[in-house]
Amino acid sequence: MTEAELRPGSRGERKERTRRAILDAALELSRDGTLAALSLRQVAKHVGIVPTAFYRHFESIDQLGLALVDESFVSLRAMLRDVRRNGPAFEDIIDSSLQVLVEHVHAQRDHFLFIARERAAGPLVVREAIAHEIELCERELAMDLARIPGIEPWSSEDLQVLSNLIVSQVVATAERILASRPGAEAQIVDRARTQLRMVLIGALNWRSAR
Amino acid sequence: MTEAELRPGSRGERKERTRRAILDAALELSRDGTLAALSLRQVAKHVGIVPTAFYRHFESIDQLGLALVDESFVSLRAMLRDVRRNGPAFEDIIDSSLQVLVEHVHAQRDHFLFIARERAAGPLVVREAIAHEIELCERELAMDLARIPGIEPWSSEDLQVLSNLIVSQVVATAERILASRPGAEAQIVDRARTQLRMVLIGALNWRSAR
DNA sequence: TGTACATCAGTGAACGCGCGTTCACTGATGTAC
DNA sequence: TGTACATCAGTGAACGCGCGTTCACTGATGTAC
Repeated sequence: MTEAELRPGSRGERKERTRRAILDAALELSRDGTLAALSLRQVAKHVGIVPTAFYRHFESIDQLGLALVDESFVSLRAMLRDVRRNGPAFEDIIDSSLQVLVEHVHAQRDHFLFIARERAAGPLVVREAIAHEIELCERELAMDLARIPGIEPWSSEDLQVLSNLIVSQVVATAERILASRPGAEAQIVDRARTQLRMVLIGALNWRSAR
Repeated sequence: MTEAELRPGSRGERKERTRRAILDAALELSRDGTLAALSLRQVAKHVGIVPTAFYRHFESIDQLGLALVDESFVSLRAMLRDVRRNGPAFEDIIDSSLQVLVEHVHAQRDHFLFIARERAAGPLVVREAIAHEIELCERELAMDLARIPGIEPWSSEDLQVLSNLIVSQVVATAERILASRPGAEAQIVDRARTQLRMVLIGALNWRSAR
């Protein structure tokens, strides 16, 4: 059988399938290591194409990295939509948000691992792209926070500051879940719940305190 | 001149000097990249020794990484001592601690960069060593927190949870300072100040809220 | 103090290997007529 | 519908290079007597 018989579809469809396979291979192979230490040849070998065929899809590993950032943040935005769907029911917003976080961290484990790793150690362009995306998330969260009773009158700078605090806390929690041993997740989530409560209580009491 | 005439001292002293040069070279060369992508040959070349001489000092790049973790946390502990020296004067403990943080981040920039990077993307043994050291810092901070008025009666688990929250916040702040453009540091520190106040206010009001 | 020997940080040649990138190519798919 | 040509995803050989690691070595320093 020829390659075309094994992989039916139009030329465009088959190209897209190879592109996907390259992205998946890069996510998997960089799992324990980093994109910066991943070779084009390793990726090609894992996909089952010749090294030079890589160039039909990406200019370099860095460009592949940018595509993975885009893709990972599609996952992340899907998560944020799920969080938002639960509405601004203040009582259990922390619990439901944490539950959504845990689900997405497991469902999109490779994407979260990728972001956590490359955020700190990826190629410069990749680090910048991730920083930019996280900034966008912070701004979105700031707008959501503005609707919480007791926070409405805050300045946009103050909203940013709180959003920044919550985002870094959620990032830290996601990283802990990713690094946790099987039994330890429940404790991490319990702690995160308490921590987010402390943060929200602090935010609500902060104005009157100064 | 022979090598010995250029580098006086006993054999032991000269060996130690080369070891230091290797550690410094590794810190510098991994600055933009990661230890996992750093080659023994690059390090040797930068130090001015032949690649094989590396083995007289370290078994592998991973072992060199562990030595750098030890060394970096000596810096970090020095910082924590400086913070503690200011005593438990609650009023300005946040301001003075942040000032110490900023000073140390600048003075030991390479060490902080190293930890921030390798914490997420280093070789497994290095990541584990860093996670362990950070855990020790959290426990120390928990003990310090126990002396803050209003927090004394907390259980050790609750102290851990707060300590964990503060440490992740300080780590995030340090990372932001390291990644900041020249003019942006003041805003980062201002925000961190507000954020730490929110956290402390939240902690102090948390008991009564549940 | 002088001599003979041991130690050992650093040397340099050599190895096989995987790397990114170039180039001319193949042959199935797509398209214009 | 059939034919002739264009497109282009994937091929395979070749390149020079840096990699980690081996090995036997050198010669200054350290030590025992």
